[in-house]
Amino acid sequence: MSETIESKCISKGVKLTDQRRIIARVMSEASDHPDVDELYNRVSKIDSKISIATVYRTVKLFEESGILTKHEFKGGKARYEELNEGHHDHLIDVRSGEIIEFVDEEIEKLQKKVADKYGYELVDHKLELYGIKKK
Amino acid sequence: MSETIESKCISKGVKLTDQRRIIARVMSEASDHPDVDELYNRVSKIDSKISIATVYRTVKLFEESGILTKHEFKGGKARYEELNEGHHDHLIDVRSGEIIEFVDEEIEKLQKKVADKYGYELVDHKLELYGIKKK
DNA sequence: GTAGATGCAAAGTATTTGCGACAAG
DNA sequence: CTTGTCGCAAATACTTTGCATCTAC
Repeated sequence: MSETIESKCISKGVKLTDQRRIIARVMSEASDHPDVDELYNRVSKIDSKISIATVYRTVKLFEESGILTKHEFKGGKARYEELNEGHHDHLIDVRSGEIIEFVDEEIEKLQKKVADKYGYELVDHKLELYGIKKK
Repeated sequence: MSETIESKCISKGVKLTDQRRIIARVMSEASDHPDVDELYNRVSKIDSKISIATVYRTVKLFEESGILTKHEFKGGKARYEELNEGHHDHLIDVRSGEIIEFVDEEIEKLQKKVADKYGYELVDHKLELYGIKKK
């Protein structure tokens, strides 16, 4: 088990409030990639007085602090996921919406090579595959 | 020179109106990746009576007809680009916003391989690299 | 004690839509 | 002709923000 979101907040100097603790916990427990609405729903079940504005503010803060990462998959709302050491990309089932996480070192290496070829240093990247399940 | 947007409309059964012809022309001439606002500005210079609703409706129609393709780069508005045979991905300069198009067959192949590994047939994909220029 | 966080409602963006008038095939 | 398109303004969806109050440190 790696660092908890709470300990990350402390090490990054992010003030911990009850609301943030709850949001952190819900995100830690999420195995999917909830959007703000869905996160707000889950959080509301624990503390119904948390406002959606706080959820928006918190995911943004957590993102800037490198605690969460934001995805903007095709045509949908922004979705969030806890950021851990191991980077991965996403394969999205266009029929069911299911999201599979994968890692491919080879692709990562090639991306760096491409950036390098144009004289750039890679600071970020986004790779999303959209597919349909084969029978 | 490949097929014009106009001829694509005809072959795809998309009704051609003055407005659509103008939008098609502006997109054909664009070497960048304009968002709807910018496209609306350019189009307005040719016919100031075209409404932004028509621009929205048209880019959506063209996208569904496979004439334009939509990009949702990090944190920005949707941007559009003419869709031609040769697929390419994008390298975005995070400082200047400049967009470089590139093709990497190797990466394309690996993407198919990844999808295949999980039992999926690739129908679409998105690869964006974000970098800063090296000195 | 004080800077920063929260809840609320109002304000922003980006995009879509209902409707009557109009134009393409 | 008839179906689909256009312009307009209103509506929607998502996200941000001003402000007064409250809370973590």
